[in-house]
Amino acid sequence: MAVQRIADPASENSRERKNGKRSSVTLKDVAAAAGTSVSTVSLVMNHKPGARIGKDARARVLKAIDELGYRPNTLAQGLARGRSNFIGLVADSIATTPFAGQIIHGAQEEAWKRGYVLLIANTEGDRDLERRAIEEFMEHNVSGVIYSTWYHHEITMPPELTQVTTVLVNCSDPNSEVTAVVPDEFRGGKAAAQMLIDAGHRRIAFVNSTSISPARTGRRAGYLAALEEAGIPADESLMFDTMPYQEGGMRIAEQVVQTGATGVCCHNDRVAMGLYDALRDRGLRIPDDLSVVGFDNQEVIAAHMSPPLSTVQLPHYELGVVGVKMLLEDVESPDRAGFSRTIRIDCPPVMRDSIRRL
Amino acid sequence: MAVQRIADPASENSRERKNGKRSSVTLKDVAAAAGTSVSTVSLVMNHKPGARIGKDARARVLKAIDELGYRPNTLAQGLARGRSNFIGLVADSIATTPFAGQIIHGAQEEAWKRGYVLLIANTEGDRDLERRAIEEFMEHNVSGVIYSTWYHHEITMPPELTQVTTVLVNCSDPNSEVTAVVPDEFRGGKAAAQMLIDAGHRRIAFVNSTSISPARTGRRAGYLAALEEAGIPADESLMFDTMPYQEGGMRIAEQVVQTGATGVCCHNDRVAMGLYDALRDRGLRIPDDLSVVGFDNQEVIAAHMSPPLSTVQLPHYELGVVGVKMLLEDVESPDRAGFSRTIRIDCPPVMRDSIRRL
DNA sequence: TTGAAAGCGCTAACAC
DNA sequence: GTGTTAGCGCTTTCAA
Repeated sequence: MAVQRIADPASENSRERKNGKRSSVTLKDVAAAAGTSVSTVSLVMNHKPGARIGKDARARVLKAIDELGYRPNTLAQGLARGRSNFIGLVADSIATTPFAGQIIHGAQEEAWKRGYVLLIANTEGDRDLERRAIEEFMEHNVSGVIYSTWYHHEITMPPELTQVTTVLVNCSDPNSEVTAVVPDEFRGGKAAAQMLIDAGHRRIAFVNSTSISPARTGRRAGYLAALEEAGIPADESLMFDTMPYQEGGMRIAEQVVQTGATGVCCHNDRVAMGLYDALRDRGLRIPDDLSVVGFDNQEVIAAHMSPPLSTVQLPHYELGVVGVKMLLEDVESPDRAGFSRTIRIDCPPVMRDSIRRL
Repeated sequence: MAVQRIADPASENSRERKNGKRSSVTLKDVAAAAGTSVSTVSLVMNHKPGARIGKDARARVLKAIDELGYRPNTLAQGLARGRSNFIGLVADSIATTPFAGQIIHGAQEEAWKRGYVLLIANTEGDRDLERRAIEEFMEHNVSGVIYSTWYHHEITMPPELTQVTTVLVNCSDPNSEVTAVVPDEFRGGKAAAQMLIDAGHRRIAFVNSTSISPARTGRRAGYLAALEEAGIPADESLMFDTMPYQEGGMRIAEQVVQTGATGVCCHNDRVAMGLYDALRDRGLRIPDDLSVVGFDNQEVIAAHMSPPLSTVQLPHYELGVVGVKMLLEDVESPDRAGFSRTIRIDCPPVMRDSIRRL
């Protein structure tokens, strides 16, 4: 009889709809099934430390949760608790370089580990998009936001960020008090030169970038410091500037060779690549004729050059990790708020085969 | 007098606390300020089509919203509406390659454009992490999830995904009915060979990968198809397999040269890089002695090789865009649900200087 | 055209 | 120990 198709509304689980997926079981359902109140269920769900729950009640609740396949609704939790477990990450470029990906990766893992989830926004540096992203984040009640850039430089923070706990990653704002996490360019530059010095080199060229940046200044200072510590006098004629790409490396090669240097530190791996090519074209061998050190440890490239390139690693992953660590520190202990600081993350040397022992 | 410090609780905006940030203005506040009810405010906020609001009331509301700097609380909206504007993206590797970043980028932009925000999770292929990520997503009431891999291959979908609308990106599951978005390897391979053919080459080698994958099979088939269309007989002696890295390219170089081919299609840009190096070492010139075509259009590399490499682009960005497009299509028109399909995204050729016109 | 009120699923007093 | 209940901020009937 057709009438049978008219199901009893009470017996039909009214939650089974919603896009045909995700039939949501609620706290109330669990409570009913376990024969307890919702608060009891809530209590056992949240492992409240002080909360004493009867061994028996807890067991029933757990059983019900399991049987019903209950999953808490974080939106409701957030609403009730007045806070969410979101962290927003705005990146100025997640695709044009492999770097940003590492930052995101690190941030995501650390956030996850701490029970937070990462919301991401890509702005391509567009100020307006940035503003909208931040607003969107705030609408989502993020606990804080990470503002990151793909290359280390100074920025001026979007004004919207003052309304929310923020940490800067791979950039810093000289006019602001936020905490920033950046690579330690100085120690990185020093490590680069040190690899060559340790291998016995004394005449070490330095091919820097033409564009002004903390990387340019910091690495150069590090290089000079390493020389000084080794008692090697600095020699301006060994220091060059070039475009920080393969082309730059190719163009500067001749001059570097002319100096008679036995080793060279490059501003980055790409410059080193250009140098490799130029040297090859001249029939020169690496590391026999010239030892080369890069910077960045750019994945996919450095390890697979011929010979594999010794370089210094830019700690993007770490940057992301430490970024959320600092952020959560600020978020979870509000007393720290406003306490500014700049964290410098070490850039470890990566020894491969482009350095010849003298 | 000290007593003055005891502020009148009523006059002190009780929302000003919350971590010292983000003083949230609520709908109710706006309603009060505008002298209307919350429902009226809600109505104007949502530009409800049918809802007729007095010109006057609307103006007052808008004014209040503006003055108070009101922003809706999406958690509350989500709760009330029974759905969120989240899309979850699980990636098996966001950092180890530049590729995943592009997918995320595309997905993020498209999601954003449609009013959704992207939640991301990185799993490094760990099945357990994957499960937890998906559960976390579901707890956050995501509207759907994108499951993506960094290289195109066949997978078996995590079972948890059956509970939520899903689309696969850069992978496909032969045993499942979900919609998948993948690169069109066949047309890509064809485009690669076509570049050489168009430049007048007839003896074209093909250096494929040793590892089985849709890329390997598809590109080869495309290469053969292009030859056939051009009336060039396939020649097994021109086809090689090698490791899909720089090393592979270096090792195979000699054999390729021996064939007397005037052009060669490489499985990917990295193989092409290896070939470049090996050729340089032999004193051979590209493209004069050999024309080379890569695959992937790997950023940072291809355009800056010397000479810049002609290649075929892997459409990761597009993959991400189309992925969320398809997802939202499924989500927003539930009638489509269960309708399986595989979308192949074109891989456009990118002409640069590694091909010599004959 | 507008307002009142009943939830959405959960948390956190507070009472028993 | 466990249950009751009042919200969290918003949407959405349903009346007025």
